[in-house]
Amino acid sequence: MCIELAQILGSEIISADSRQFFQELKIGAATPTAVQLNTIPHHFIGHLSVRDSYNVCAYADDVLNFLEGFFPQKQFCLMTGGSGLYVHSVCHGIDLLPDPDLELRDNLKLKLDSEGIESLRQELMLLDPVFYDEVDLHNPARLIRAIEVCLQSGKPYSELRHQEATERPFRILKIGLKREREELFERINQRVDVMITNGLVEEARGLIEFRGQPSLKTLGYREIFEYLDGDCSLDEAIYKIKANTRHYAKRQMTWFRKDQDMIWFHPDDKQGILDTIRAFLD
RNA sequence: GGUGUCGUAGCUCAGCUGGUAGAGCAACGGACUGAAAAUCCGUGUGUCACUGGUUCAACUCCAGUCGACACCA
Repeated sequence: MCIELAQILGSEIISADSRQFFQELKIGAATPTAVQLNTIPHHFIGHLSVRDSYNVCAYADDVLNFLEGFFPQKQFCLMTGGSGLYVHSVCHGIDLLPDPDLELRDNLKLKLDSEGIESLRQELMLLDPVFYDEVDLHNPARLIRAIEVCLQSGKPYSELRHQEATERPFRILKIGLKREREELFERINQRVDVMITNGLVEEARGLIEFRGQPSLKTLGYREIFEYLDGDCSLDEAIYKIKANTRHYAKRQMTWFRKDQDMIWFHPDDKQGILDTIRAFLD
């Protein structure tokens, strides 16, 4: 779909898919095929290994650097993607915060496991009472990240977090794709079945040693790891991948739906999308 | 044909001795600033198979009907 548009418009493609970055994740991340990748120049696909640690901020920097060299030559570029926060970081920026310290993060996780979430809440309340009042106190990931930033920077997280949109030296057109639920679910089921046929189980088996990496805390691989551990049958794993993919698709919709700039189309409405892009470029 | 068990939410099932139902999963809605395909929050959506009966009151007790399963012929 996107490749077809890129062909018609003579564009290149930037991926904002936080899993297609990793070269080892092919089947499970539904990475475009070699043929597709050769048809149109793609960027930020397979540029990392699952051993690498990467994050939104690094991604935003990389994309902006790339675009700095790209835009003098070309008029525009398509960006596609799944990961709302990653799209946001490129379009509107992301605050300058210390990079995660993985050792510190592990320690905080240990604290969570041994002393419970209340201990994280108490710690955050002392470090940053302002953020404590805003944060989702049930969400360990949020608590841990905030504590990390406080400890690493010596300042309250809330002081470093401005969440203001940054002006970009380029114009942005946002196009959202939306299908009827029933149709979407049908396609999800097919997609998962195809992954299995294409060898997802073998791909996952080959990556099981990296299962602790953030890059493999990924839909599709986790469920297959469970199967390989003998904790469920293959059918159960497939069922879970389908269910979790539905949940993920729903979360994407929730994220993008609240974006006022988004213009929505049915994916089959190629003409409508093309017209909108051309009008934007004129 | 006979006997027995069962029929409750989309699915799997709870529901004690009668007071018009509740869990898990699914579904639906939401949050989200370096884990984001991650992490977390909220919502029960129901002719309790059907028809009668007993009762102030039936998912619950009784009878019949239909359906599923098991065993016996």
